Amino acid sequence: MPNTHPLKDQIALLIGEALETVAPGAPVSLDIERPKNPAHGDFSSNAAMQLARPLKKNPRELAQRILTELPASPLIARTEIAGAGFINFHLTPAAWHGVVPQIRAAGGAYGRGNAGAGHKVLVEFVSANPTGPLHVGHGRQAALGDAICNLYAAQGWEVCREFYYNDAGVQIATLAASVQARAKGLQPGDADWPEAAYNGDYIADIAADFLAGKSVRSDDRAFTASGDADDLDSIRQFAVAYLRHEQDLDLQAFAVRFDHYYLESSLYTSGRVEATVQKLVDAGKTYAQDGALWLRTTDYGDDKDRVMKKSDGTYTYFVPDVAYHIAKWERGYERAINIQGSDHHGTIARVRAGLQAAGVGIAEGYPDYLLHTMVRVMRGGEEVKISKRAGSYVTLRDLVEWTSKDAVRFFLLSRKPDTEYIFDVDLALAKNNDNPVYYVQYAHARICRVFEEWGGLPATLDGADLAALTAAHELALLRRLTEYPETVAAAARELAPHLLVHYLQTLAGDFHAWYNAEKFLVDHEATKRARLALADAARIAIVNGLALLGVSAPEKM
RNA sequence: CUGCCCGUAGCUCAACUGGAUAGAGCACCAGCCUUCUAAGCUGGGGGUUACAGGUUCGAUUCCUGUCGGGCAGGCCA
Repeated sequence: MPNTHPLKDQIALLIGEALETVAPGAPVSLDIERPKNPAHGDFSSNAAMQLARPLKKNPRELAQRILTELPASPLIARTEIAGAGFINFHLTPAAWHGVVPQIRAAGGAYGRGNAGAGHKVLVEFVSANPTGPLHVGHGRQAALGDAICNLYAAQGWEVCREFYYNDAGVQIATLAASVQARAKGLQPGDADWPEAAYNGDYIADIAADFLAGKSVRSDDRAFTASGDADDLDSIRQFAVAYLRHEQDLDLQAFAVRFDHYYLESSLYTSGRVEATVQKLVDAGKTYAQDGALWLRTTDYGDDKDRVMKKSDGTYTYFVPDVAYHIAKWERGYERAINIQGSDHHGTIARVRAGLQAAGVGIAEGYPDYLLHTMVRVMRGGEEVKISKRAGSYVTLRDLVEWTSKDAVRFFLLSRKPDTEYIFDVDLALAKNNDNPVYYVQYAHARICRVFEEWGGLPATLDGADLAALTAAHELALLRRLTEYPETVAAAARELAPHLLVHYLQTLAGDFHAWYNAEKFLVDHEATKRARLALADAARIAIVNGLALLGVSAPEKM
């Protein structure tokens, strides 16, 4: 099943048939639109306007000819030509009623499609080095990454959630030195405290556990401390495992799981970094200058050429990055999506240039990047800047504990990734309609409550006569429900979960307005059953949509 | 100085990737508040889509320039 509008497609088919007579072979994109103005009907087509130029005919005249050739359909109540040559379609109530059984039959599959069947996508996100707790920016990435994975899976893609990190670089050396200093009884501010060090309280916790000889286990590694404060290698390994475990707890609180962890260091030990450099050299895209090896990234649109191999013999950070993405490609991921903070946008041109220069057949524009801006946290009207845990920033776990997983996810997904977001803790805790998560979840809980009050089995509503659904609120809700599948498809295609968030808010708004206007459990049996069937369809769309966002749908609130 | 992103109601944000009269929510104003779940409900005012050009039947959307904001510009990641 294509993941598209249940009724639009049928209208498009009718127009397509008419066009075979009116303008055979003419190139027309049959995108059917939903007019904003209800007076313009349920759907409209601009096919006549598109054809006006190539056929050199008056668009309104063409529209008339299309209408003459349009096959009869029980869906259509009437048609009209309007404006410059729009063809407007007014559908019968029965056409709209037909979507209710469709949605109820599809159930959890409503909004899913198979456009991505047989394709593999790798989504890399969070990818925090194990040097401290995850901050709210990581939270935005985790929410975005997980939602995008859900959206792709809903389109039939085989999805891999990957976390990439480095356990051997300069930052990790700093971490080990910081823990060692704490293990030797030093504190930030002491004369011997290392200049470049992590000062958060959590460093002291790691040192204490290290000295106690404890064991730690994370999703991807395990280690037992030697307890010897002079054993820097043991400290390093223990600290990495400890912080990876801490991050696992942060992610668990946020209900995010990864399928795979990938180590930057493995790119060196496997020889992939060397092999990548060799490919670039062989391709003639490098040159030596000032004792360093440079890559001609300017051949691929970068501002200036970049150093690959420093004069001290080590590689700059983007070389393993290129090697990593060649590995992604070779692992069969035809699509790779990287979710990163917008402060990393400089790496995009470099990595893509390296991949093209390597000449291994990777598509131009690989990988995709989704960049997001910073998140600030407001509480009690003031910006929160300090967390006890991290020392200098608010952590993801703080935010989840202050509010809830559902609120944090929903809020962080509610805006376009490239706009700065201010998280309002008080709003997230509010139990009223000002709080968007509450508003959407409450719509679901209300439906569940109505069914509980009714006491019947939803399955007995199958085949219900829906002719009683004539109120404006009911038709508006029906219309909204049909938009769900294409909203999901658009959110996936455009890496834009906020489209789904906005949709759910609007859908909940339509439902609440209806609920406030009409009583469902009325004495008239046919009306009651029709309303319950529609409410059940709304429930399905809300549950499915929230699930894609990683937000729960409580039955009681 | 250069590159990327952004600029829409007083505020926070949408706008089906080029469609018809640019939409919601806060806030503001006016009524209502006996209900399957209650922390409210219904309606209303509010706009030169930063600015100036261009492309065409048609532009918030695409192109050019200007102004303003964010982020980058290291043999750091």
